[in-house]
Amino acid sequence: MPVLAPQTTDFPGWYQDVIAKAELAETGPVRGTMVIRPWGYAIWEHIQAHMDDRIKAAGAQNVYFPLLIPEGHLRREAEHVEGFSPELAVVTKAGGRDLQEPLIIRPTSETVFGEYLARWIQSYRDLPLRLNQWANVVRWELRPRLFLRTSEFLWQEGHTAHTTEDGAAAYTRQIHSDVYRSVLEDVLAIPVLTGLKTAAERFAGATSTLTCEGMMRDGKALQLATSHELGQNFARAFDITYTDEDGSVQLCWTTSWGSSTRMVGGVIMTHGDDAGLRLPPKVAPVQVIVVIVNHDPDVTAAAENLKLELARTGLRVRVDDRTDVGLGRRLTAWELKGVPVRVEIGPRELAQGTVSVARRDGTDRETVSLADAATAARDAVQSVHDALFAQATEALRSGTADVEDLDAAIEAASSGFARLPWAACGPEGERRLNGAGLSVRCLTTAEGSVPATADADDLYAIVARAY
RNA sequence: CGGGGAGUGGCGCAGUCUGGUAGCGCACCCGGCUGGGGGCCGGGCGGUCGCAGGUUCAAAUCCUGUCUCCCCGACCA
Repeated sequence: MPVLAPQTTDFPGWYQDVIAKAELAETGPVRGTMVIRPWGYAIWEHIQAHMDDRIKAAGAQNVYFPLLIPEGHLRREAEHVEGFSPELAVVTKAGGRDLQEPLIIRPTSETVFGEYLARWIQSYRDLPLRLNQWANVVRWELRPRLFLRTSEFLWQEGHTAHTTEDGAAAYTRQIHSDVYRSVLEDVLAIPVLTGLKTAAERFAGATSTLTCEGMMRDGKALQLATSHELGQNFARAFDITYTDEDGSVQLCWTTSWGSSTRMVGGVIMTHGDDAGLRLPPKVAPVQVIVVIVNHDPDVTAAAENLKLELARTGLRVRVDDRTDVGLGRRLTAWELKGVPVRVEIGPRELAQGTVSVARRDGTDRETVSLADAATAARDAVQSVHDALFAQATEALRSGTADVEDLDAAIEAASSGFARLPWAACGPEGERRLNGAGLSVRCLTTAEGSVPATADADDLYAIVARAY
């Protein structure tokens, strides 16, 4: 009995259903905005914690900058304004009167950071300066979708300044692999393709953009995080300079990088199945749910003991003893919410000294002795991550077709990813792909690694439909 | 902005063609039975049918106007 619509025929509907039924989020009062509910936010908090640890390990410090940006700031970098102006929300009135200069609600903060990087950086000794902020931004989207593209969203944006182009490039790559790729694969169990954006897909104002692209279960691509080399564009526009060892005044090289609550959407669409969400254990708000079949002193005691034993090893455990709610309903609800491991304790089994352990990545439910329950549950939590990653990796592998020309790419990308020699595509081919509802998600080397530059020889284009 | 569709209890819908004073499922509340996969029986709360005007003895239903929302496309983390 599938709880949700079949995802193969109606993926968007299935996606919205999971979000609603698992009580993750709902639409906000303003079109395109989102209310994140406790379960969805708890998932996000775990993602955020893993991300924040890695950001700090990479040497960046957290700060907070203002929500409102004077319009003039944004205008200082020409390409940047042009890229963002259609989607800006602008405050023109405050304190009961019209403002002299309109205020932009930040769509991203390169421009304010630029202003302050310029003030804070005097000497080469101040570099590299590596800052990060957790904040909400607003981009007036024409076509919103919960978690994937909302007009207001929550994210992390890093902004750094370096003495050399190489230093900036190396740091961009460090963030890309040690923060983004690491969180996506090791925490969220989402395998990603990594590479460079084409000139057409690049961030407005960047000289180079690195991306992590995931494949969703319907074969469409989702951009999950980007890191930008900004060259000296913003340094020039905001006068971010320093005095070098030899006394000369130099322009900085800056970077920016971001990832958002979109990752929650990526988790849903990568791992979800017809029974609902399947959460990677590292971000599951509840990692083990211990369900009491019905009330009985022995059952309750066994459940509480198991909870304590598991909690002692650092697992997030909860006991569901709401026996006024039918068992079937409770089991279904935890499945919908994606809890990785479920232990069922009931009087019949318990009389024989056993309990049941079910893993959310498969349908099997195994019977184990009460004495082994804690070990079995703990092992199950660990193996759910690997199983989800393995399943998603296989989907990505089998969903990617190697092709030699544009027509074959267009054909293959109707149901998955196409890997095409960039020489057979180029900017003109890219326009044709766009006309067919496709895009070049990234450019990679033959081995699949991130190329040194987007105009290197022997590159491959990953072509797909995208969210 | 172009193309479709919808506004009726908290949610999802029927009723509109053919006018007669609002109904179903879910949820919620009460009582009981049940209890190893969304269980059963009984009782109950809750809606001036998006808004404004018109026709009529009578409007959710017909007419005019208006507002809003959703879906597909174009913009995008």
